Amino acid sequence: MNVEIVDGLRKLGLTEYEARSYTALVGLGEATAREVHETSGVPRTRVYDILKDLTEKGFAEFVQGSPTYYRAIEPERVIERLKDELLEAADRSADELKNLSLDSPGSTPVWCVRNEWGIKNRVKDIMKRADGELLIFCRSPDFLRVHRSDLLSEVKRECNLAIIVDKMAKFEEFGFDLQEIGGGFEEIYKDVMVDGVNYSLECMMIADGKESIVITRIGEERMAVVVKLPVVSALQKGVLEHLVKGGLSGKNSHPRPPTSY
Amino acid sequence: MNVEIVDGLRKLGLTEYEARSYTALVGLGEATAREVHETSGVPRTRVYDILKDLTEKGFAEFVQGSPTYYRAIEPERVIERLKDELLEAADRSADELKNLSLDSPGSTPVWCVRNEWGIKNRVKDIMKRADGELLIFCRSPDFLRVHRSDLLSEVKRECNLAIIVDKMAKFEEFGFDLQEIGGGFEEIYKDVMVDGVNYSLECMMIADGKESIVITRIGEERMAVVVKLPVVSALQKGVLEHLVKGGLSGKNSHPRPPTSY
DNA sequence: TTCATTGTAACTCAATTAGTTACAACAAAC
DNA sequence: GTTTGTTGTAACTAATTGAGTTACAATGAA
Repeated sequence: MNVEIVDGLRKLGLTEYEARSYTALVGLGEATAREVHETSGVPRTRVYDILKDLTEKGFAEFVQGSPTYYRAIEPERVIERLKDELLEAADRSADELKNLSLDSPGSTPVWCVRNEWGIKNRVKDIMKRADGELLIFCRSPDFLRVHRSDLLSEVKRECNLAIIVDKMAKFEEFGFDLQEIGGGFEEIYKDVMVDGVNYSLECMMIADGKESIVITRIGEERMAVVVKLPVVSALQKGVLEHLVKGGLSGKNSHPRPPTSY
Repeated sequence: MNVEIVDGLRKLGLTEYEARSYTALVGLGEATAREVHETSGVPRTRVYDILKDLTEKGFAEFVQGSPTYYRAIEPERVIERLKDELLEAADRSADELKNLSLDSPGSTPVWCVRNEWGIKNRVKDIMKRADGELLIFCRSPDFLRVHRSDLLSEVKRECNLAIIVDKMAKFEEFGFDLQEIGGGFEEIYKDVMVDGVNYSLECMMIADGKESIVITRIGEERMAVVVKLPVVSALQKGVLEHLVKGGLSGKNSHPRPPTSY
């Protein structure tokens, strides 16, 4: 029994038995309950219910008899219909939610995002919004790899893009114009272990000195902290620029690490 | 709490608590767990789990604190993503099912369809497939009303269309060229009660004398019987034509009623 | 009459989600 | 310092749904 199909159909709202019976029917052409049971693995005594409800839902047709025969409605049609129904529900919900939502910007200037998709979106966002200058400090080649195309497509032409990395060697493969951070500052951005969990700064982006995103790896998870507070972002920017230029004239007047939140 | 939205989101795969919390978040802008609880009706002690899993699924972001604040990711984005995921699943399943399905015509020439959508499809089908002649005997103005546009769009230009009705009076509103059936034949097509269930012939269509569909109302349900057996359909056609022309020259040599199956 | 097959009905079991209870940590109010 | 209320966690119960089973009547062929 094809797991892919069954999973797909379940996402579209069928139960496992329904999905398996329907798939079996499609493969069999015309079939009795018994045959559906044999090829789908659905318990024979349940196939009857399931086939009945497939016909009631418009997924199959039948001829009464002994045994009764069943046949699947063409999958293209069935799936087209399911798609339409779902899309309609989606659009209606989207509309109503849009009405509901107040587009007031909200007062809290810092937010955490824990989901991969959400992080990707935020990264794109900040790239898109950068007007004059986008500063990137990156320690993860993977990160650059993933967002390489975004960097090329989302960042405005006139926007000045500076990418700073911790070790040039790790980033050889990239065609971007990179700068290496000054030495002796690993203290500030290096990995830390707290309670057996590893905190690792992956990337930090600052747009126009007023909006920034910091992406850290916490254990196995990734998290992004988005800050839209000019003061903080400008500070982060200042620090970063210092570091690149080669230091804060010695001393141990270390600034707060940019990852603090 | 907006039921529409919640239902829509559930169709897209959220649980009720998730849907309600997310909707509340969208409406609130920035909110604490407590506020979400108050506007969504989700038990306060559960809101914490739910909000956590909303952030993990990429539906919300948060700022740690006491209290922690949450905020919804823009609904357009979220729903767009859900839509994409569903469409992908749908397309993949459709593809694989298409591969699976054997396009052998199958040997059974008669099938029953019990679902409204399925019936509509079959009706369209037969209209589309009629080449030279489409005979329709209709007792239900509703039926004609529903399929009026299909009749105009699906039936081929060169196809000869004949619509026969039981009582002309019921069908006055239609612009079609109708014929009334000869009198004295109600016996053949009239409603029947069996075991307290009403069987009522709604419509019968015969395409090119070799394919036919009979739509009956059984109690509250509707059912279509599709026959692709030339003998039967030709017979049905013969009967129908007789009836229209004004009778079988008396006698009680009644043919089998066309609804027999 | 026997036997296997078809079909119905009613079950049990497991998983998920809805809804509840208890309580620790903390902070503000008295 | 004690009280009170809020925040947050954990673990529970209850309801629902869908998966899987059992028993058995009806049919039909051997």
